[in-house]
Amino acid sequence: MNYPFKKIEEKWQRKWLRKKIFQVKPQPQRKKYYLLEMFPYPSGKIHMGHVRNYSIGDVAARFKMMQGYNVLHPIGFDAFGQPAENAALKNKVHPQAWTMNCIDWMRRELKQMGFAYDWEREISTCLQEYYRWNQWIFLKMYEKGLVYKKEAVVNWCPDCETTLANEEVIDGKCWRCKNEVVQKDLEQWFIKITAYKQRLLEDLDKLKYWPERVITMQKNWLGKSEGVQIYFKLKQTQEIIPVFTTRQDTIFGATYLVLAPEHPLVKKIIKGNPQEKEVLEFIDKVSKESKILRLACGVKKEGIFTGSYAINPVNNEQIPIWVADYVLLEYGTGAIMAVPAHDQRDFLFAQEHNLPMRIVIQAPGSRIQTPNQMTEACEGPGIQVNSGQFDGLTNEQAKIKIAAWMEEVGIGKSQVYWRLRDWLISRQRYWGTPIPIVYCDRCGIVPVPEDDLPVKLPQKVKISGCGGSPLSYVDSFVRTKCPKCHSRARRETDTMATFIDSSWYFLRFCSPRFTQYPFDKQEVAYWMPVDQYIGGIEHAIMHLLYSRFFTKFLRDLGLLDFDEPFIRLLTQGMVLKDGEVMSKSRGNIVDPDPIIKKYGADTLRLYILFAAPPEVEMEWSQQNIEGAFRFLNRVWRMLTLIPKKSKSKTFNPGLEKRMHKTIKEVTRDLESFKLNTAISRIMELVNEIYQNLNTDITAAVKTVVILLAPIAPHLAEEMWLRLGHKESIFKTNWPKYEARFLEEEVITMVIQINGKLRSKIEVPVDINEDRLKEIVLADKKLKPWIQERPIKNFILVPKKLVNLVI
RNA sequence: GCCGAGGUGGCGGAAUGGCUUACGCGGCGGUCUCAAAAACCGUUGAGGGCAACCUCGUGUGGGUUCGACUCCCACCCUCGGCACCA
Repeated sequence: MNYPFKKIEEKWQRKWLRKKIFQVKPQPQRKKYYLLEMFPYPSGKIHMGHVRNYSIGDVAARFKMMQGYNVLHPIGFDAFGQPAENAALKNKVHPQAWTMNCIDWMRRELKQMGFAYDWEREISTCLQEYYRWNQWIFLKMYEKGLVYKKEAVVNWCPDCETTLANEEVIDGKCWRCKNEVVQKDLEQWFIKITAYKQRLLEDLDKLKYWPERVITMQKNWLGKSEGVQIYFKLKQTQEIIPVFTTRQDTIFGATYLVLAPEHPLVKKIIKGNPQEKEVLEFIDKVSKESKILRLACGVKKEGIFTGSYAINPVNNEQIPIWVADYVLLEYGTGAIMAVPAHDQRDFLFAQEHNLPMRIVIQAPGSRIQTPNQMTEACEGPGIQVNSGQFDGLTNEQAKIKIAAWMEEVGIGKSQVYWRLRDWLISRQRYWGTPIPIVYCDRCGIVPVPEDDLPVKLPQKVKISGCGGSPLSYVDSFVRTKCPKCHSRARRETDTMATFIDSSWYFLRFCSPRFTQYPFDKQEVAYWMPVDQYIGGIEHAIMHLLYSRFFTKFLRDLGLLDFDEPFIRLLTQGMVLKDGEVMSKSRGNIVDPDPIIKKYGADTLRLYILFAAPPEVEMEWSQQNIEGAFRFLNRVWRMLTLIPKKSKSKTFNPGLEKRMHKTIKEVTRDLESFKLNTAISRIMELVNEIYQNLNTDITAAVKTVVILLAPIAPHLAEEMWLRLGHKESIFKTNWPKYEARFLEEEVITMVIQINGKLRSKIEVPVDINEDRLKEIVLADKKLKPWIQERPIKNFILVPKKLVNLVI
């Protein structure tokens, strides 16, 4: 007989909700704990990734509650976004109706899993009570000069018919639909996230409890690179060509200059040269090449001589200027100095085109004297040669000295380049937050006044799926009055990228119904920052970077008094099926719903937490879920194994010891999110109970139930009731182990000879070394190993082992 | 190329420098039963031996150590991020 999980789960889900046991308010005298999982996009049904993410979070939330913390554990829906529009097109429903319907579904499924959320705090970003604050924050940024509109070459997804942020382009493809992204000249809204780049980088050091790889990914994304901008001069006109390098120590080896094909100077310097026509053809050819192809590794670098020369400012040498496709306009100054002897790309290019090389750094121990002995560029450290007054220095010393000297004589200056670009936030979509801007013929760009917020998203709109912002066809929306001069004006018809919505939702959860500001400062002061954040690694760059930026901005506004929103971050691994990520397109989805029906939510939770450590990817296994179910039944059955008159059974000190040991280990494991081993330790205690059914097991069973409560809450709550408790198990204090129970009187010591296990002995824990030695030497099992050989060394690891060296 | 994570039984995975493989899955055997399922109990790294027991075994090769999955060096492979980044 299986335990009646269905009845139990429904009953407790109802009761918890009715008794509001997970609803919280700030209580200044109590320690708070804000536990947050990344809120879901409401796509319809929950998937195993959600189940895993929220199960991990739920264990932590319930565990912290039982430890006495005032735990904020909210949930909501990241409800704006393109899938709603696609669904609208396909199913002829309004995006709003589709989204709200999905939310209803998901809410029901989340409740079925028994997650301990404060449902009173539920938010949806597509509701105007939420998105008006997106607009409010946008206007604040506008006020501070952090929002601007400009015409720029932007990423455009022809399939989604909208612009994309740099962060949304992955390998030249749209992050959502995986189609190739093209470049387009468009006037678009940007947020100046680059104004915060230094702080975004520096404060990474404060994130001591974030996974190393997330920190690294953010560092890479920010891409700070320190070097020198060197002023080369055009020979004919003395015009300055700035060049950025991080290897100023190789400047004396610069034997030619390369401009990006799009560089504005190119057309100027070829004018009238015999090479003019050829160069123009080359530029034309490159411009037609796909960017992805051009940037691909291993493709042969192509280039052409311009016919003009530049002057190297350190030695007044005349060097040829080339144009080549391996130099990018977007990075640095769009021009490089080429040092073929010390840069591999330059080396290959120089070989191909017979350009001169000069060695200026001698690698230690290398006998290479002339460039034609080289098979590859020497990019490592060494001693400066052929470098004027810098000869003899190590190249690291030379880097510093050359930079200083250049600044002094005015031929260059120290410079820092970043990879991070401003954040393009306008989207040509309907289902998003309208950008609160008005265009007036007289006043130009006018921000909507705060009092006029929200700029509501109109209901009646035609989603055609072809071209431009759907809002631009909604006359009643577009036509408006200028807030300044009250003459006729037009509204901005682009909407905001949905990453804006999720950049501050963790603040909204603190006071979800507040109407004066995005959040109540006092409530935020109590709950924030988030103590533990849990979500997928796919958000390592975009969402987490934007959230960090928003937090810093709101701090500068004086609304917050901290500058990092998430203290601890756990990135959970993906759920795989047959070694592949579960996904709709692969058709290998396992739907949680039938699993819940067949085994119950507690079994699914237990299984998914036990299968692998939270941060590692896990493989779905039907067999193992049966195992989890079996275990819960085994736990349940213990109720019937506790005899009516347990006092008649003998007290079992061994079991009591084991119980305390388990409390200690499970507590430690839950604290560090080693959920799989926490479960295994509870299993061990259960096994121990089954081995001791002829003794009094009551206390041990009670312990199992409490320790299991965060993991299988329904089962634990029901057993707790049946064990005679009136209060919810989640109002119980987490048990404390007593150290005196963990002290052993007799221990097993391992005896090794030359590091190999040869025997084991049982000895009193407080045995002295001389006595121990006697016992060891008398051990019969050791005789054949020792024979008559003298013992050179007697190594004792107290309470563990003895190693004899012979 | 740079950065990060990892490589342990048939499988998922445990192991503050000290008994490799906890816990679970799967396999094998038993108890109960007319029988089966369920449950409960036992067993399960490989090779050798009648047996006590022995040898080998944590990606590869070295090193440090009385002793290395763990620390150091070199390399191989897998996964993830960044990248003609100047």
